Formats: sequence, C-alpha cells, structure tokens
Amino acid sequence: MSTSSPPSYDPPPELNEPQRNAVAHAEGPLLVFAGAGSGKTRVIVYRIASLVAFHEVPPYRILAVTFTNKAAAEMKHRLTGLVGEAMTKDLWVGTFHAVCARLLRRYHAAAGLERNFVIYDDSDQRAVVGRVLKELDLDDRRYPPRQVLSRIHHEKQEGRSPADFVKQGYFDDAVGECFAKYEQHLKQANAVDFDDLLLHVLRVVEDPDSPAGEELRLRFHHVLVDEFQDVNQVQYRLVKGLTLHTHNLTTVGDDDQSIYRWRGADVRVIRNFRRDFPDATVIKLEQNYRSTGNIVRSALGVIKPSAEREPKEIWTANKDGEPVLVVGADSEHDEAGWVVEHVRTLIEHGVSARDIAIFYRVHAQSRVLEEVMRAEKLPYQIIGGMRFFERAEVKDILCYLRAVGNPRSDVDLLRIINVPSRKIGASTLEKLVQTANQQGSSVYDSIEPLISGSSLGTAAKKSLLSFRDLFQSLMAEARTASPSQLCEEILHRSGYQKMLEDEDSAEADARILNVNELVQSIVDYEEEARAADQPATLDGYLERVSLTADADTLEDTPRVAMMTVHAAKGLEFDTVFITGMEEELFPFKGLDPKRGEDLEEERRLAYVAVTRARRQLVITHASRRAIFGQTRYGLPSRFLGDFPKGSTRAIMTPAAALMRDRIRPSGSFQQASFQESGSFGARRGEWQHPQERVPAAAPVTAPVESAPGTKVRTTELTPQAVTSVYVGRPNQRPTAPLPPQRRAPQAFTPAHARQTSPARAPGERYLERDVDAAEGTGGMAAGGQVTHEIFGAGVVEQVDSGPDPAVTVRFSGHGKKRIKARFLRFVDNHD
DNA sequence: TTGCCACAAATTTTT
DNA sequence: TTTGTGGCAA
Repeated sequence: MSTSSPPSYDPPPELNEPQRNAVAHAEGPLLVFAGAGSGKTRVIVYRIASLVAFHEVPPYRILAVTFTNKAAAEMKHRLTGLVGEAMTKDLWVGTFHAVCARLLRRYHAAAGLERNFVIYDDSDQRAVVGRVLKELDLDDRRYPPRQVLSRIHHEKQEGRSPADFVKQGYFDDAVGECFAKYEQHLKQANAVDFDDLLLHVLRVVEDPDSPAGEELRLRFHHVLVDEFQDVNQVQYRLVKGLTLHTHNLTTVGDDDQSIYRWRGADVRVIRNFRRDFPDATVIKLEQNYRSTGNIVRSALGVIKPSAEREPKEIWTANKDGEPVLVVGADSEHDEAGWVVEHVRTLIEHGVSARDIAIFYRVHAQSRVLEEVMRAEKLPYQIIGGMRFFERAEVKDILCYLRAVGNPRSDVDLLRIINVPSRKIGASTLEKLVQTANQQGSSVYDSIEPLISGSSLGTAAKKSLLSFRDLFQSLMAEARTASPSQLCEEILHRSGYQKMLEDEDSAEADARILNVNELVQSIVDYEEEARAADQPATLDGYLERVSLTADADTLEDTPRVAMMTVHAAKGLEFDTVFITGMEEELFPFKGLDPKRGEDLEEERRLAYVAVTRARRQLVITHASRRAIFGQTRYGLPSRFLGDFPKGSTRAIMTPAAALMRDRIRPSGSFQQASFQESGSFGARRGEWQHPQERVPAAAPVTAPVESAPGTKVRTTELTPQAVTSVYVGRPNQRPTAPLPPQRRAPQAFTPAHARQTSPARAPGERYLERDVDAAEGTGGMAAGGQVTHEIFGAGVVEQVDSGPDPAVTVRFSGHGKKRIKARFLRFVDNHD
C-alpha cells in the first residue's frame, strides 16, 4: 500500500487494530456486525476510501448499496469529505432500486424493455390487479386487490415468476392466474413495478449465456451493502451475482435491527452469511457510542431474549444518564397531553425541537398527538403517512406526464382519460378496455378503432376524438418541450387547472398549491440536472419521483419529528418518546395468530426504537386507547418487563393514578360499570409497570406528578368523565428529572372518595352536581386549576362572574377556551 | 353520465 | 375514525 500519500482522514476510532486492517485491506467477503450506534456508516465509508486511496480501485468500479436515499446521500456526503467530489461522483452509491433502475436503463434490451419504461407504484399496481380481476371475472370482495397484490409481491421478492408459482390453497388458484395476467399487463404497458427493477437486472446477471450478464458480473470490483439484515432473496442473489468473479462483497448490518420481514427481508441471509462464504472475514462492533448507559442496557435487555440472534455484547463507555422513564397514562389523550407537555418543557429549557422525536407503532396513533402538538403551537413534522406524490391531484398530473411519455401505460391513461370530465364514462371505458384486450394492444391503441368503428354513439365518439386530439398535441409538445414546460402545458390544455380554479373551495386551493409545488419540483430537478451537467429528461424526473420516499424529506428545520418506529430506523435524537407501549399495539397483534416470528420482529422493532435515543428515553403506555374506531383496553407491553430494573423509573400520569384508585374497591360503582363495558375485570386494578407491580393487598399510592399535595375536590367520576382529566400544573413545570414515584402522597383513597361523595343515580350528570356544590364560580380565580370533561386540565386565566359565570381557561392540549363555569370542575391546591 | 348519499369495510410497517 | 364503494336518482 501507498505510504507516500497519507489519507486526509483518520480511521474510525470504533475499530481496533485488527478490525481496522480487515476493513481497510481485506479482499474477498467481509461481514461486519455493527450494533446500533456503533458507527457502521463510518466503517463503510472508511473502507471505500481505503479502496480508492490505497488500493487504487477506480471509483466507478465500486458499488455501495443502501436501502434509503437518505442513507445513500449521507454516504456520499461523507465520502465527498474524504476522497473529494470528483471521486465520489464516479462511485456507484444508491439504493437497490435506484441502482437497478440506472442499470436497467442501460441494459433494457437484455431485459426485454423499452428504454422509456415507467415504474408503477403501489396504487398503479393495485389498479392493474383490479383490472385483472375484472378480466378474470373474479369477485374483488373475495379476492381483495390488496391481498392478491401482496401475494404477488411475496412471490416476486423470492424471485419467482408465474411459472414457478406454487399454489397453496384455493386463494392461490386465483392468485396464480392473476399473477400471470398481471405480468402480462405490465409488459404490455412497458412498465415495471418495484420488484421488477431488481428482478429484471437479476435475471440478466444470473444468465450465464447473456453477454450483458457477463458485462454486469465484471462491472464492479467491489460491492458493499449497508443494512444487510434487510436484504431479501432477490437482493442477496443480485449482489452475489455481481461479485461472482471477485467475491469482493462487503456486508454491514445488524441482525437485531431486522424489521422488514413483511417486506421480504430475510434475517437468515446475514445470519447464514458465514455458511455461504466460509472464507468471509467477520467483524463485530459492539461498543455503542451513541447512547447513555441506561439506554444501552435497556436496549440489551429488550433484545437479549431474542432467539437465534448472532451473539453480541453491546456495551458503552458513556455515562449512565437519566433512567428510562416509563409513564403509565390513562388514555391516548392523557398520553398525548403528557408527552406534549414534556416536549414543551424541554423546548422551554432551551432544547432544540430538532433533537426531540416522538415515535409510535402505527400511523393511526399520530392523530391525537398531532392535535395536541398543534394546539400547543409546538413545531412538529410528521414523517410518512400521505406522501406528496400520492395526493390525488399530484398523482393525476404525474399520470398525465407518464402517459404522454409512454402512451402504452394503460393505468395512467385510464386514470386521466376522464379527468377533468370529458364525458367519457364507464361504458365507453369498458369498450376501450375490451377492445384493447381483444386485439392485445394498449388502451391508447384501441381509441382509434373505436372512433372509426360502429359500436359507439356519436356523442361518445366525439368525446374520444377530442381526447385523442388533446393527447396527440401533448405528445407532440413532449418532443420539444422541457419537462416543466410540458407539465405547464398539460395543466393548461387538459383543463385540469381550470377545473381546480372553478371549484373555488379551500380544498381546491390547496390542490392548486400542491400542483404548483409539483411544477416547482420539476424545475428543481431540471436545475439539478443542469448543475450536474446531465440532460433533464421526463423519464429521469419520473424515475426520481418513483424512487423517492417521504422519509427522505426530513427537514432540517427545528421541529419535533413524529414518525413510526419503522421510519425511525437509521435516525437518532437526544430525546425520544416511544408511545403506545402496550400489548396488542407494540407488539402489534393482527388478526391471525401466527405469532412466533412476528413477535421476534416486534422485539427487534422495540430494540430499534430504544436505540434511537441518545440521552433521554421516555416510554409511555395507556390503559385505554381508542384506535381504529373503538376503545381497547390493554396491558403494558411485555417488552417493558425486559428492561433492566435499575435503568428505568416508572411513573403514572395523574389521570392514570386517579383511575387506578377508582377501580380498586370491589363492588363499587366504577368497577361494575367497567365490567359492563366488558373488556377487563379485576386485573385492571393492578395496572402499572410490571417491575413495580405490588402484591394485590398492598396499599396503592397515587403519584401525582409535579403537583404534590394536589387534591381533587370532586368525588365520583364516571368512566367517561375521566377520559381526559389531567391534573397537572401546566404552568409550573419542573425541570427534569421528574420526581420519583415513591414519594408522591396519596391524592385520595377510594374510601375517602366514597365518604365525600353523595350517592348518585345512574345516568345522573356528575358535572352539574359538582357545580351545585361549588356555587357558581366559587373558588375559581385566575391561576386556579380546573378540569373539563372534554378538554382535560387547564389553568384559569380570567373569570367573568354573572348569573351564568364564564371562565377563560388555558387547557393543556387544547389551548385557550372560554367556557361556562358550570361545565368545569376545579382543583383545590390547598389542603 | 354524474353526483350524491348511505352503507360497509378495514384499519402495520414501504423501497 | 376514516376511507372507499355501491346503488340510486337527476
């Protein structure tokens, strides 16, 4: 190696001497097990830099694949710093799909595609399946397109074609046929789906007789794969094929972070790598540089029970830091209120919002959190969910662009042929598709015969004719205009813009903005292309759109990031809130109890979530949660029980503590009522962190966090009433750490409650009762605390007395409201 | 053919 | 709770 020109970078401190040598110099297969926070990206980058600098491997002979654009960008960024921009530019760095799309444009002929193939996304694919089902005369209620499609996906991820399809059960009989027809349609449309991008390349690479295949097999001298635990069979075969001659395959990953099994990822690939490559050098990075001792130990506790994992001793030299805070909340509203309250505390103490993240297991959980964040006027950003490019209006325009670029793409044509309305209705469309099927052509090609044929009425013919003229003029335009110009023309000539303008509603206005943003994104693309000295083509833009995920758009503005745990992989934050840590939700339990492997993956998912936090981790769970339209009662997640006791501290929100005490006495009104609601019985009284669980007979303490001595002057609460009672003190937030649980005084006992509470007739509204006792606004004054049935806890800002007194209250989670005093209960802070 | 309404269904994670 | 779909009437 060259000693004369020392590299301008330091080797990763994460590596010891032998590891460093292996990474810098190993020929042949190399496997790096990189635990969370162990600096794996540095390792890959360091290796690439070494190959270029010491081993003089031409950059264009090096391929580094990732799973997300973000990871690819990060890698490029770091490489630029190490080996310079010129070198980095020539490296092949990108996602599997982006790299394959690029290769496929070059080798399209070998794959039997036109150069201008389009990439179908999920909804396009579903549209194809829908059409296939119709053609095969299958009931789409018995065979939901989604399920059929996911079955097809599964097959393709394993690298199987319709010919290899193995039927299992009656459902597959239909799926098999659909699969074949689906592939046929894609081919006919000159389209590929996500799986095809890899599959087409794979078929070429694995074809021993194909000259293009041999070219591909020789193309790269080194292939490096990031997040190797996430590869599926196709991806594995692909990188194996590309390194067939050199065996220079570097893989970096962490089997503990394999969370994409449902997407075809196969953990066994990384676990069996040594078996497939007996000569592989294996390195384990076990030191965590990211998180505090408590977090790292918690992470290890969560992942330890995992079966069959590659043994790794994860440790850190960092300080212990704060214990992991486990918060029991009453409902999802209570949970959100608590979380947001503490986010606000952090921000008020100078923490940047960009260092805070809130995670949840499913998107459905985000709504409540979002509402509270918005009410509190805290800056936040939701990652995932509805993507920009999937919005109806954006998708419409994209379909126009794609159809104009590739008229054979039926899905696109059918989507836009009558948008805006051109009086081309269902019956005409039916005939179009029928004709297309009969003559084995595209829908576009069946327009002409129908116009000249006799099966349509004159009105329908006229409509078709005008569409054809429009479309042809757009295609002509496409030959000369730039993508952005073409887009403008489409908006204009198709009448789409006018349609939106005429609608004149707030939604339409938002759509116009979105469409404008789309145009802007094309302009951006053109400018980038120009800067990179490359032609800006329509296909290029469309490809980029197809391969860009929302997770790549995490903005760098200071906002609290809210996302699913899946979306959080690869990210890190100082403070992390993991919400919804309950059985059924996390681990998530679907309808089919195929458990086993699924549970393993949920555990790994929990591990991923925990290891995102650098300094403080807060985990919340709620005893009650309205999700998917109905209220469910749940127990804290089993994963909480795996946290080492010394590293956590469990507390409850005031509302949760309140509830627990309400439940305890047997035969009481509340318990009876809960049992009627049918979801749980006595167990609920034991609701608390598993490790803090006390014997049933032990006295129950009711920790009222941040408001010691707080007493609620009300008496009995119906279950409904407690929905959002939050007895915090929003304006007097302590700095972290939060008070420990033990010392909290009992706010009140069930016995106490019974004594002071008058008997109540069933159905009687408790609120009015309490107001009677309170005598108007008695006791309410600015600064006082009140609770409202819907808005929860708040602080009085102003009192307007009168016959029906009203109060202005600032609610935690709902902002400022003016409310009649009789709808409020107030909280007495004095004993 | 379109638009509205009612009803039903489903409701994880995504390159 | 939201989203989608189907039928029906104009």
